[in-house]
Amino acid sequence: MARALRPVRGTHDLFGDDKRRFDHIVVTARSIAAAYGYAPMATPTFEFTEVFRRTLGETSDIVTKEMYTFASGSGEEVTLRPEGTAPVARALVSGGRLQVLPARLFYDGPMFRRERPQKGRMRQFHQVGIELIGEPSPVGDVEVIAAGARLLKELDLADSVVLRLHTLGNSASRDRYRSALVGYLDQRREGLSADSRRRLDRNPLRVLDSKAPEDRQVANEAPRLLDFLDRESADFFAAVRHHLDALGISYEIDPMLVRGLDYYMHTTFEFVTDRLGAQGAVLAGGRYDGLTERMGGPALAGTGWAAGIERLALLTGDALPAATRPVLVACISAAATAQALLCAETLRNMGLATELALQGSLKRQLRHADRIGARAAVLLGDRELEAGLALVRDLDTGQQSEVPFALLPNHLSEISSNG
RNA sequence: GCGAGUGUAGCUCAGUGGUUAGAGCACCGGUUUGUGGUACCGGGGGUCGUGGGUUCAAGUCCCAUCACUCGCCCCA
Repeated sequence: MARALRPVRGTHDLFGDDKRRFDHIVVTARSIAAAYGYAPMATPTFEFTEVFRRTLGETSDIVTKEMYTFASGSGEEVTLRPEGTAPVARALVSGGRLQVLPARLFYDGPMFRRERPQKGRMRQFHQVGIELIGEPSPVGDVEVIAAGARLLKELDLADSVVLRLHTLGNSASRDRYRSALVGYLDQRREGLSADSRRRLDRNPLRVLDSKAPEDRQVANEAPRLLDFLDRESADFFAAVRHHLDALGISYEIDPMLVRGLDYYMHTTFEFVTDRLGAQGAVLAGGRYDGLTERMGGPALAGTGWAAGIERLALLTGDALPAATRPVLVACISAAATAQALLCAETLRNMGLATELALQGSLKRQLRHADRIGARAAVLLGDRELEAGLALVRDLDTGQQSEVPFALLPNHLSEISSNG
């Protein structure tokens, strides 16, 4: 036997309940998105590298070290998407779908970042997300936050997360704050961690959410972004809070909450948990006005979020909707094969999930029925063929009855309907 | 990219430098030649991650390497 191959680092396979839990999250998210008028859409799994380089920020870690980038073969450089928002903006622009605004869109699918894997962090991970494009009102931010809160509630995670809210203000406010912060931090450079000294030069706002103990005090006493908001930015933030309050959505203002990606402005938020080790954020987003312009289209407002499916799955634990219980058609003799196949198709026509067992002893086939969680088994052998009927075994009660072929669908529907 | 921990059966794990490496679960068979799930009986399954070293003797100690896990960085 050849050496067993293994999955690529940071990827993994999903079977059984794990896969059902995953799908349940996607289905739930899609249905909640639909309730808010967000239409499903999909973008390619890879894009020209330019799409991400232009929008995430040249200095972001995603762009500098985490992208899976390769040559497309025709001289173009392409990248497996590390996140979903930039591709959505690109798709609206390149598809010319800017006639009907605002656009409300839902997506789900794999994302790729070349990071060291750890709990809740994979190299191929999966997100669901919504984007509201072309809506400049702070009510739009509240709408997407409400949809996110509803998703978490629907997944029974309302008590596991808290909503952290902050604002980066408009670009003028943000620039003024940035210079004030750099001035403050620069005087305390010696006291900062090595990581934060690097952040100071590249992305100073990130010093604020550093975990290093030596940085904490410096960050806590730093000038507050909220004090640097101009009138427009302050009003915007006040409106977001006002409408969240009106909806009864509770939140904490987190002055240390900043975003890693350059395109965010005004509202930023994260639903965080303390149950996933180092990875607290399960659903996060914010406002990104102007992203479509960077994609070569008109300047449009935008706001939205993405949620990590693996992280949500870790939190939802064992909670799962009941699996469909199939009927097993057991073919006991070779002569009964055609009848068994026909019988299985007939049951499927009735909408009953049906699996056909073709090999092994009856004992083996019934054991298989038990393992796949079958509700009932239809037994077909020489005796049944001759008599023109089938044995139907209720696998929960063990009761067995003889049923003419024509009555099988009704009989099995009956059994399946109670459990 | 950096740090720590862990690698023994399909899975979860015992195994004090000393006989032929074990358990539970899972799997296969039998009790039942056409009857699952429970019970009882039996069986198969191991490059002890890999390579080197120390030793009379290594799953056990040392070194290297690979993988996984967790953390840093960053982020969903």
